[in-house]
Amino acid sequence: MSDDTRSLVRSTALRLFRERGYAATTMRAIAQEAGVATGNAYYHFASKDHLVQELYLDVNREQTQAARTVLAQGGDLATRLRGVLLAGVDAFAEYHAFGGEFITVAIRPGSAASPFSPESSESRQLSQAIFRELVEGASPAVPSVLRDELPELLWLAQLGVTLFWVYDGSPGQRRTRTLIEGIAPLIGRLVRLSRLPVLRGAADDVLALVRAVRA
Amino acid sequence: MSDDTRSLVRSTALRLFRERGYAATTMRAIAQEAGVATGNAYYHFASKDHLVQELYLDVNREQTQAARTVLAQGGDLATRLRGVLLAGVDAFAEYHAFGGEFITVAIRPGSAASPFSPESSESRQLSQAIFRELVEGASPAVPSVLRDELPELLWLAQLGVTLFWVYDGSPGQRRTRTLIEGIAPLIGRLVRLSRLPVLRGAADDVLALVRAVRA
DNA sequence: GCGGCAAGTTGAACATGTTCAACTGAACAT
DNA sequence: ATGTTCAGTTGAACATGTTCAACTTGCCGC
Repeated sequence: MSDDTRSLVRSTALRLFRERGYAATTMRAIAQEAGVATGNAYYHFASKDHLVQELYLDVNREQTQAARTVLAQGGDLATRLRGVLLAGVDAFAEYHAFGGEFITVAIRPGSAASPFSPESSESRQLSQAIFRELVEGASPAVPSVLRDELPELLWLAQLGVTLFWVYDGSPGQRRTRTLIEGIAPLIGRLVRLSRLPVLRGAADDVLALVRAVRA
Repeated sequence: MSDDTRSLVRSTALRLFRERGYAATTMRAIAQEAGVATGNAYYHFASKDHLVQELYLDVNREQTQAARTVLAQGGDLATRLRGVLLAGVDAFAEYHAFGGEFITVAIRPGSAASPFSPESSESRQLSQAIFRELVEGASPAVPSVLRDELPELLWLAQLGVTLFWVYDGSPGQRRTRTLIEGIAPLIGRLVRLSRLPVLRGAADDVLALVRAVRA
């Protein structure tokens, strides 16, 4: 049955990715372990990248679930941001050994696994919704001028943290965790300060820049 | 002669990269155009990545030269940063069509072409020296607390801008230029404000974080 | 049942990065 | 002259992502 084959190929690929990484998992191996012909895998998934994209989707769902738990507890912006970012690092942890391989696939513009690709739209929606919830549910409330743009900026910040994580060779990715512990309160502080007259201009500049660049 | 062969392969590869991009330039094509056997290219360059690394070195030298001209004119931090970043975008411009392919090579940890790789150390030194000069020669002078860490942060910011550039599909990469025009004065402003008591704490946090994360 | 169509499946074929055992020839020692 | 060595060079061989023409299967209309 087609659906069975598809999901069999999918789960086999994900298992092998976990066990051997990206490069060492050949399409032939995936097909063989799944008991189908090589070409059959390509009938269900347009490329190896598309299988990686499936893996991202899995990780993403895991992070989303953990993040919801964190957000349910309330808290201020910094606390919530810290929790969500740590949930992300935790969800990715088991792939860290091959993080570099996977990031290579994700970063290529036009790749199905790129966080900006149409194929990743489900992942992206899921993830951006979390950051919107993060901002909107924060107390004390985020200044209203920032409320529209901040979620997307934080989502981008997470991509940055993930990039850092890929290069983080420290045991248990301690440096990435240090980065998160530092950057979450820092962002919280800057958001709070953005109300002050001295910083009001800078904050407006940031927002204007974001809008100009997006257009 | 060995040196001749090496430089012939090198220049042939760079020309083909410019003309056809990364993926469409096969090692066989490089060897054939250079009039040598495929294996011979591998005798002189350990991998295709190493040839890309040569290309980066070229672009880097070009940017460095343009940046020196900019820096020779003095100016404040924002002006100098703007000039250096624009010089970088200009140097890379002719490769934009294939930027995504090349970034893929550069981003892979362990790749020779990664900006953090030992092989790229010459490029990196060159580039970081520019940012040091940028900061040190700025007038009004950069607050002394920041003077040590800022150059490396700006170098990283340039990597970020380059990453943005790769994804920038606007004609002439206008959006990247908009980003630079906006972010340079913004950074200048924040650096100036970092002296104020309100922001002093945040600035210290940033520096402490940078140091903690590096260790 | 039967014809036929579309979905699903197969495995060989192709292009490409990379490796490697074999060969070449120049420089040098005897 | 002859032998030796070794950097430089060769091209076939290998592994892998991807494609494709052919084959099989399940199903629908009759």
